[in-house]
Parts: sequence; C-alpha cells; structure tokens
Amino acid sequence: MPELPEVETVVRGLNKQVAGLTISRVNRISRHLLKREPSLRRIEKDTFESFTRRGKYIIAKLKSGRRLLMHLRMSGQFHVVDDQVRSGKHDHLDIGFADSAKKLLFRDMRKFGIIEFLDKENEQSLNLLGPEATTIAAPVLFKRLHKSDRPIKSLLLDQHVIAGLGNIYVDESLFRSGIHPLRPASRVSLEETRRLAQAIRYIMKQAIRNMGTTVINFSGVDGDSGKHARHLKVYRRSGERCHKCKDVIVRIKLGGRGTHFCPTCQKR
DNA sequence: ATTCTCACCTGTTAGC
DNA sequence: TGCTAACAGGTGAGAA
Repeated sequence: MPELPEVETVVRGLNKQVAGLTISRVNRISRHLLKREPSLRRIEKDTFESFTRRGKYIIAKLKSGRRLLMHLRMSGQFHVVDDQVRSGKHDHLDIGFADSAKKLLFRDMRKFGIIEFLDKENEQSLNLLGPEATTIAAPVLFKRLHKSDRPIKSLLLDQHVIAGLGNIYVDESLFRSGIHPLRPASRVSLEETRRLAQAIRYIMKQAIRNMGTTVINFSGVDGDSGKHARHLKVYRRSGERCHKCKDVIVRIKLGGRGTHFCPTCQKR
C-alpha cells in the first residue's frame, strides 16, 4: 500500500503523537510478528524517542538505544486511538503508554508488515537501498539506469536503484516526464532523465504535502485519508481521457503490476 | 549474474 | 443474486 509519501506521513504522525511516550504494556502481539521477532515484548518500559524514514522503512529509536525496523508493506497501518478503544481483528500490536490516554495500534490486514529490532542482520537491507526519491539527482539516476535493458518502470520500482517509489508514483512520474513504461532503461536519454528526476522530486514533494494517496485504505496515524488521489494523472485511470491530450489512458501488465500510461504523451 | 515469477495473506471488485 | 477469478499501494526466495 504505502510508498514514500505515505510512509513519510506516518512517520510525521508518529513523531507528533507518540515520540516521548513510555511504553507501559504491549498486548496482542500476533504470532506472525513474534515469529520474526520473538522478543518484541521487551520494548515494555522503554520510551519512543523519535521516528525516521529511509525509503519505505520506518526506524523507531528507543531511549535504551535499541531501534525498531518497521515496514508497512501492502496494508500495514499505525493508528493512535483512545486507550479505551478495543483492538480489532487485524490489529497485531496494541501498545499502551504511561501517563497517557492514548494507545498505538499496528493494523495489517494482509500480514506482510514487519516490526523487528534493527541489528547487523537486517541493517543490510537499509544499506542496500538506492538514493532517496525525494532528492534524486539526474546524473546519479542516469548512471543507475543507462546500463540496463530492462523496462524503465522495473528499475524505478527496484529499491536498490532508487528508494521510495512504488506502483502509483512510478506510473505518475513516467507520465509527467513523457516516458513509456516499457522503454528499455538504457534508451532513456540524459535529457529525459533530467525531466524524470525532476518529475519524481516534484511528485514526492506534492504527495507528501497532500499527506499521501488513498486509493483503497491508506490512512495516517490519526486515521486521515491522503488527499493526493485527485492529483493522479494516470494511475487507475485506464479508459479515461488524458488531461493533456484527451487520448484514452491504457492499462497493461508489467512484471505482474498494473501499469497505466498515455500512449500519446509517453514515447516508446 | 541477472532477471522473472510467485508466494506471502485477506478483502474487494469485476465478470460471467 | 451468487460464484469465481482477478486484483490490490511491496518485497524476497527460488527458479530460469
């Protein structure tokens, strides 16, 4: 579900709502989380200091010096709610705080999400991430694209190439820069890469300002939906008219992912 | 080595 | 209406 702008929205919400709070209890740790992190309950009595983001990962810093590495994958959500609220079927973590009427729930319908202590093992997955999409520079991107013949969209989805993009924002970035998703990456020119990098930065900034895109069920820590959906130009608009040229937006399948583009505005 | 497919889960929606 | 299949914002293991 969440890509960089949605994760950034969640991180900001967590910093606002739970940074500084001391964990008094952890309830309802579901089996699939414990399987990856058997000692998750040990965050009890610790304090959340701050939350940061790298790509689509969230890193929680605890007062003890330990850090949690978290990933929402497709359907993970954090919600801060009143302590009285009963946790539901898809809530896999229920964290209560000392001196606070709030509690933090981790909800994840599809159970792909990850919460574990950050250690030498999984630190590697952070180290392998490409540069942040928010600040991607054209020459850097060009260097990472030009030697591969794979479709440009596949490379942009690869977190080792560039970190933070997912299916929505790749389609949107390619539309904004006029590049066909199937174009071999090696055949994207330097000039086009400049437009692409600029499009990516612009869209990230705009989507963060809009607190992300809600297509089905993304919501921030307070339960608010993202407001970026109405700015989407191609994603999930197949059959509708292109805002730029009035041609019909097309949907194809690329690497198992729905891929949306304007056949007129985006050159192969 | 690189690149592709599929599995991981559950819910919703499109199509017959 | 009811059943079935396809699809959903991500990623990583294993196959090719």
